[in-house]
Order: sequence, then C-alpha cells, then structure tokens
Amino acid sequence: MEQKLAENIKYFRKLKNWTQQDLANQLQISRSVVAKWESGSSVPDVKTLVLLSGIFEVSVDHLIGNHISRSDLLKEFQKIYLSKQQQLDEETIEIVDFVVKNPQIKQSLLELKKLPIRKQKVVHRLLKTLIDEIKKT
Amino acid sequence: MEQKLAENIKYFRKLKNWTQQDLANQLQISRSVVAKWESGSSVPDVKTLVLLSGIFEVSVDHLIGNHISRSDLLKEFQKIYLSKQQQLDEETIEIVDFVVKNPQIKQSLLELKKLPIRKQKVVHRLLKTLIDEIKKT
DNA sequence: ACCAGTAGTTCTTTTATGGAACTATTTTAT
DNA sequence: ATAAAATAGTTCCATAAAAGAACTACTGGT
Repeated sequence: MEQKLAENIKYFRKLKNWTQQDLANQLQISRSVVAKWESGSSVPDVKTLVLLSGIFEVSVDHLIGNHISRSDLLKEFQKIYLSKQQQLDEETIEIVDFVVKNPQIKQSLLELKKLPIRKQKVVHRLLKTLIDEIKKT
Repeated sequence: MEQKLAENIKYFRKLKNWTQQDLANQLQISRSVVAKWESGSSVPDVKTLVLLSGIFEVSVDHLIGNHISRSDLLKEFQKIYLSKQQQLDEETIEIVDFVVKNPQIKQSLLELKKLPIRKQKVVHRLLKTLIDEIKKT
C-alpha cells in the first residue's frame, strides 16, 4: 500500500510528462521531497495528498491504491447522480450493462425518455405485452 | 477539509457507538490521539487513514471529504462493473436515471435481457417503430 | 567522453505526531 | 440534586518522520 502510493505518484507524474521539479514547483515544496515520495522513503501528509489528487485528477483512494468497494461506489454514484429517493441496486446495474452492450436500445430509450409521460405510458404497456407475447413463441 | 476529516472521524465513530477508547484500541494507539484527530488538532497519517477507511467502511475520499468528481466516478464505475470495451457516458447515466424513476420499464428491460438475442432483436425493432409512430401522434 | 538535465541519497533541521497526565465535561445512579 | 464514573478535551514533552540543502549517481543527446 505504501509502495503503491510511491509508484502511483511517479506514474501520474510521468503521465503528465512532468519532472520531479515541475511537480515540486506546483506544490511549492523542494524537489527532494517528491523524490522521496517516489522512492517510498517518505509519505506525503493528507493535505498534500488531496492536492496531488486534484493535480492528477484521480481520487485519493486511487492514488493510494485503496480501491473503492462495490457498495461504496454505488453509494457515491447515488449521491452524485441520483436524488434521495432513488435507489441504485444490482438490478439497475444489470440494465446499465445491457444498455451499454446494446446501443440500439439505448437510443430507443433516450427517445422514449423524451416523450411526454402520457405517451411513455402507452409505450410501456405495449412493450410489456410485446415481451410477454414473444416469450411464448 | 482538515475540519471535515475531524468531523467525519467523530461522526463515523459515533455511528458505530464507539468511545474514543474503543476506536483507539482497534488501532492500537492511545486515546488522546483519537481525541486530537476529532478536535482537529492533529491528523492521522496515510496508513492510519486507510485503516480508518476499512474500519468505518467508507472510502478515504469520503472520510476526508474529498468528494470524487463525476468523471472520476464514471471511471471507477466502469472499472468495477463494466468490461474494457464498454463505455459509460452521460447518455447512459440519463437512462439509469430514467430506469430508476420508472420501475415498470425496469422490469420490462430485465425481462427483455433474459430473452435470447434473436428475440431481443425483434423487440428492438418493434420498439423503435412503436416509438416513431407514437411520436407522430 | 562530456555536459546538461533528471533522479536518488545523505545529513541536518524543523515540524508535528504520539503518549502520559491532567482537566473538563457528560452521563449514570442513588 | 449530587457524587461518582465514564467519556472527552488539553497541555507538555519526547521523539519520529518529513522537509530542505547539498552531494552523488544516473541518463540521454551531441
């Protein structure tokens, strides 16, 4: 875990094509400090970690290699994308997976979403019937 | 940000109904250290932060109040739930929102997903036509 | 082979954490 | 309502570890 952080700082720095000096300048610290982080001989404090997270545009968890759990991710997702009452469950994830794999249906759903509620309801009903029927065949 | 961490440690500790001593025991440190974190007069190091994240079952970002950005969240989501080629974009998010708000269509989609591909295609085609038709009305 | 640029290491100074002990506050029981 | 116990906040000191400077070691281009 300690090691992961060292590797990641180096990795993300190089991704940006920066020298240790460049990064040090942005943080207003001396270059040798960056060198020590990257060699694992010291560790940035929390405040600096947050700065790095911002600079590199990755989460702190990602930076330190503390990968987020499924349930935690869903919670975050919900907090950012959905309103309080809405709940993101594994079923919905299944649908995301399905939609992502089927761009055609994705487009249809977007179209459907644009329709007035009244018309949406009609489509819903018909769709349900349609699926029920086709299951029987 | 510093302050947020202090508040959160206290908050999550109380959520578990623990005293400072309880938490200190788990971390094998002295209680006064916990007290200082919570009063904001000191900050845990990265290693301890990861322990806390595990104990409280929240992400480090959450713990320190460094809330994850939308794009970063999507990346994480993708990494955990989707395969390499699949891409989660804002359009898909719209659909998630839509599906979550409309449990009926969610069920239909789950049904549809279960059908053999061949039958799915039939439904897709009909659905598309259906929507096109209803738009004209 | 040399030079400039970059990175790693060592040494010293400085910062700030951790623990012990003391104080303050809150809770519980009578 | 008060005392005792439990919990939490604060101060002080020792010490661990990070920051910076300077030195050394690579690396790549000429």
